[in-house]
Formats: sequence, C-alpha cells, structure tokens
Amino acid sequence: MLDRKLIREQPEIIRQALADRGCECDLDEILELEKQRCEVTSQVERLKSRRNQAGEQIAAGKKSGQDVQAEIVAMRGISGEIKVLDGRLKEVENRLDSELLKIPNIPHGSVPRGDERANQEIRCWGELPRGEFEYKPHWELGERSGILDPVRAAKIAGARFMVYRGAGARLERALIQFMLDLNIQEGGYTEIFPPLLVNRDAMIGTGQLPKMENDIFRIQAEELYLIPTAEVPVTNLHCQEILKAGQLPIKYVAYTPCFRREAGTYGKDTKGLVRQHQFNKVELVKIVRPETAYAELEDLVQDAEKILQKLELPYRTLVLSTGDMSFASAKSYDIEVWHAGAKRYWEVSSCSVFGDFQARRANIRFRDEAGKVQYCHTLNGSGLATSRLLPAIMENYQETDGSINMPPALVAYLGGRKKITPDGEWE
RNA sequence: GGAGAGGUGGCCGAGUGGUUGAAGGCAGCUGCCUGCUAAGCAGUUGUACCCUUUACUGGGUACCCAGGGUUCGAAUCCCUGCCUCUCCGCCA
Repeated sequence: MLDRKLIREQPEIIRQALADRGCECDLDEILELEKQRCEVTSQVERLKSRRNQAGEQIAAGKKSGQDVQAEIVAMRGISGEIKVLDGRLKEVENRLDSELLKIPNIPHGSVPRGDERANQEIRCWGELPRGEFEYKPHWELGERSGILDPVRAAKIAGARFMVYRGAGARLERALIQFMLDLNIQEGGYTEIFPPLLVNRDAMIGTGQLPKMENDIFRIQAEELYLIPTAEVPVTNLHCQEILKAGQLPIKYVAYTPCFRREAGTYGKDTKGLVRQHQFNKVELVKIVRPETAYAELEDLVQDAEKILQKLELPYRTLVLSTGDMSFASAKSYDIEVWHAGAKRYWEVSSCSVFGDFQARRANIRFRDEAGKVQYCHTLNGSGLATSRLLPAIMENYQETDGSINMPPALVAYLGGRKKITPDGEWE
C-alpha cells in the first residue's frame, strides 16, 4: 500500500513508477476518491461534534429536571443526516481501499528500467561442471533410480505433485535441515515454524491478495488460504504491532511447504521438480528500520548465496528490472543455480526489499528513540527453495552411470553417506 | 461436536445508557526532595483520521475484540462473527 499523502501530493511520482512497471492502473479515480473521502469526513465530523454538544445539554437538562423533548426531536434530524453521510463515507473508503490495494510498489532508484531484458547480472560464482558425457535431467535420474515418483504422486494428488522416496526423501530433508542450521548459526536468524494456512488479512498484508487470487489455493469452507510462501505467515507475525526500536532488526528463518496453483502454466515445465503445486522452501524474513533496509538487502542476498557456495553449486545473481519485479517489491535480486541436465539456470531464490509497502498493509510499526511512530521496512528472500536446489545437486553431481555424489557439506546431514547409486540406494 | 464463562489503555483492574479516552493500582516519563539504595510530593503518559498552521500550533472526530442494530445519546442494551478459558465427548 502506498502512502495516500504521497499519492495526493505527488501523483506524478506514482505515475512514473507505474509506467516503469508496465502497469495500467487508474490513478485519477483514486485521486478523486481520496478527495471525496476528505470532504465527507469533514462534513460528517462537524455534525457529530454538534451531536455531542447537544448530548451534553440534554443530559444536563434532564438532571436539572427541565423538559428536553424539543431538543431530542431536533437531534433526530441531525442523527439521520449523520447516518446517511457515514454510509457514503464508508462506501468511498471501501472503494478507495480496494483500488489502493491494487497499486504496486514504487521501484527503488537503483533498479534498472525496462522489461525482463533489462535484468542485469551482477555476480557469477563457480564453474559449470564439464564431464565428458551427456548430463541427464533430474527427472530421468530420479525416475530411473526410483527416488522421485511423479506417477504415483499423480495417482493420489494429480499433476505437479511429487513423491520423494528413500534416498530422495532423505536428501530433501537433509537440505532443509542444512539450510536452517546455517541461517540460524551463522546468519543469526530465529527459527519459526508457522501455520501453513492463513486468513485473508495476512494474504493482503504481504501483497499476495487481491492481485494473485488465481494463483493461490483457498479452503472454501473456512475462508483460509494455503501459504504460497512462508513470507506470508512470518512477516504477518507482527501485524498490528508497534515494536520497540530495540527489537529491530528482526530476522526470522522458516522452513515450510509452499502451495501454488500455477494457473496458466499448463504444459510448461511439466517434468521434474521445478514447477510443482507443493514444494519446500526455507525462507528468510527481516523487519528493519527504514534507514538500514538496503544494506539489509545486500546481507540477505549474501546469506542466500552462501548456501550455494557451501554446496559448491554454480550460480549467478541478477538485479531485476522495474518490469520484472514482483508486485510488492521495491528492489529484487534473483539468484539462479545451474542445472547441468537442463543446461540452464533456474531461479532458486528471490531476495526483495519492500520498503514500507507491506508494513503499511499489515500495519507493522515501531517507536523510534524520539517517541515517534513510523512504519518498519520489510524484506525477504528464499534461503533456498529445495525444488530447484535438489535438481541442481542431482544434475551437477551426477556421474556417467547415473549415480549421484553428495556435496561434501551435506554428508554430515546424511549420516555420513556420500553417494546415491543408479538404483537409488546409498552406496 | 455438546454445555458454560469471558474479551476494557503497556500490564492489572473498575465501570449495565448521558461531561468516561475511560476510576484505581502497577509500570514509564518529567520536575521537587533525600549524601547512595529505598521512600515521599506534584505533574504527565495511546493510535488513526479531518480541518487549521511556518510548526506533531490549535480545534475536531473516531477507537473499551470486529461488524451491524436500537437510541437524541452506547464501553454499557440487542444481533452476527472472531478469539480465549473451563467442563464433557472425540482424536493425531
């Protein structure tokens, strides 16, 4: 949610930002509604002031035994007017809110303008594996060895679900544990395990709704939503709170399954783990003071990259352009890991700073040293998504015979085991 | 799922229709005072929005879980929802 005062006073800034994003939003309607809101508020409050005064007089009159019937009758008219104006105000506010919730965030000045072609690679790490053979995609390796079983997953749930078996399940679990431990011990994050279903307010708070209605699973009977990312419950942990300055920065790490409908992606990326309705992700969330937000973003990206470095997986980091950023983001870095079988990079993390955009929606504030209440800034990033990480390990660490070596950093999490054989057993 | 109780300011806790944004206590802050600690005295302490202003200057409105309703007027009465607690049942 953008600052209404900013929209009112400098609409050209917002117009430029929307144009950079390639967003067609109607700012004029918002400006008009905002004007109406101020006018009607003013009117109705004047009437209420009169009503309050009259109330005192009636009370005093009754106490001293005077006849106040005439005044009571007179106030009936005022009360009626108030009711009408209150109704109008409510309607204006509802319309204004619903429009406001659809306006995306303003990109930071350092973000390159343009569509996805304007994304800039800012770092590249590691060397691409160069075996003397044809690298197989992970779905082939997985199905042949039986550690991934999409066919049985389809029987019980449908397309875009996966069953992990034996060494595959263990590897998935090891990755999650490894990333949690790393972020807790070296990154100083506090671990959270949140609810996987949340209410509508939480979804609005972080900006998934109302825009992404079609991409989210909804539990109809209860008006609850399956989280598409841990960002939603974890950021909203502090909604409606005024934090103490000393509590900031707050740094949380959370492993959760994530659920996405992936509507409109039929026929795309149908093989393997890269685009599933349910996948696992370790998420990093920060709530910080405004002046530290961009430094915190750089740290956040480093925390995510460190995981790939420890696992010795080659990756590159991009800064996303204004046209390619997500709805709520002010600036985003994507980290993409190399998949040797698919012969391409896949996004494994997206690290974003949101300014006060989410904090306004979720009403997350803090009291500074001067006693002034201001909005926090929020950030988050994957650290990391296993659905892109596990394939990277399978594909990059594979050998000619279809066996898969384990990254050395992970061996301790696998009970000392170092290799999965071509038939899915531990060697 | 069945039966009951309840949700008031940072915390505790009064308050069942009329100067109650809200008694009292605790905590916090500001003065005064005591050679330190403790005690004492006086004052003060929320958020959002509207109007006004050079200014968080001044004025106003709203907020006692949320949303409706009754009324000239509601923290107080009625309805709905949400949440918490107790007992019974069921259960990983």
